[in-house]
Amino acid sequence: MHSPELLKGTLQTILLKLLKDHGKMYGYEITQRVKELSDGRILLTEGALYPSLHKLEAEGLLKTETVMMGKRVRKYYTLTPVGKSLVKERVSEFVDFIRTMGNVLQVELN
Amino acid sequence: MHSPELLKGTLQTILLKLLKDHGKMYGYEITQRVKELSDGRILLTEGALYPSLHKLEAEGLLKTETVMMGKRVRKYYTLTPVGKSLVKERVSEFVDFIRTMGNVLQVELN
DNA sequence: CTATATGCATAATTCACTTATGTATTAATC
DNA sequence: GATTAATACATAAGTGAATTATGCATATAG
Repeated sequence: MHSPELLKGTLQTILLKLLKDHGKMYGYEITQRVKELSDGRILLTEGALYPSLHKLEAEGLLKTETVMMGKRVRKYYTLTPVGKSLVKERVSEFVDFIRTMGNVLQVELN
Repeated sequence: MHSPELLKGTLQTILLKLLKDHGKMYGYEITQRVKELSDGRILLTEGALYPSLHKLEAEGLLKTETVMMGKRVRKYYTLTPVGKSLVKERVSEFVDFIRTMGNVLQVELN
């Protein structure tokens, strides 16, 4: 498990990129996918995930669609056009940051 | 300038690694060195730097030596043996995190 | 029948940071 | 020679994204 400190500020980027790659996802699915992709190293908590999704929605980057699965509610999130246009920017911002950190820490990152 | 959100949690690692590579530094010198290494992209604020240095000192990772330069105070920080032994760990923790993020975001980082 | 997994949500708290402020010396500029 | 910028330290107030804790509800496995 990664030191949660490092994760700060990366959650939105993760959510946006995941939705870009996958198209349409619901909250619980996101936690599972991130767990898979990170090999169990990043475990999103609901307390972080849901408020973050709500915020992205309020900012107009995501839109939702609620579906009843039997008696259980499932809320799908999709990128809006605005959201879609921001994903690349956010990801490359992250990559740039990582390169900078590589220089400061004098380490190779591959 | 990088989104400061991403920087969260990386400050201690930066400080420790810098002191490992350079041996002995004072606060202002650290801000300048980080600015240089990051090509102006990471600008440490005093409000973040000094409390962080104090904390590392309180935890026994750094020790200090105050020197008078003429009439001006200069406080040098050096790694303690405990600090020295933690640097590698912290750096590789960061590198691991970056690799994980690369997988989650599906991007190449070099 | 009881624990685990699925599924959403929010309130209280924490803590690393930003912003703002304070003090003081030295060098540069006008 | 006066003002600005750079050097050098420090701390207090405020912010905001996270953690932790809690709540509700259905479905599945042992």
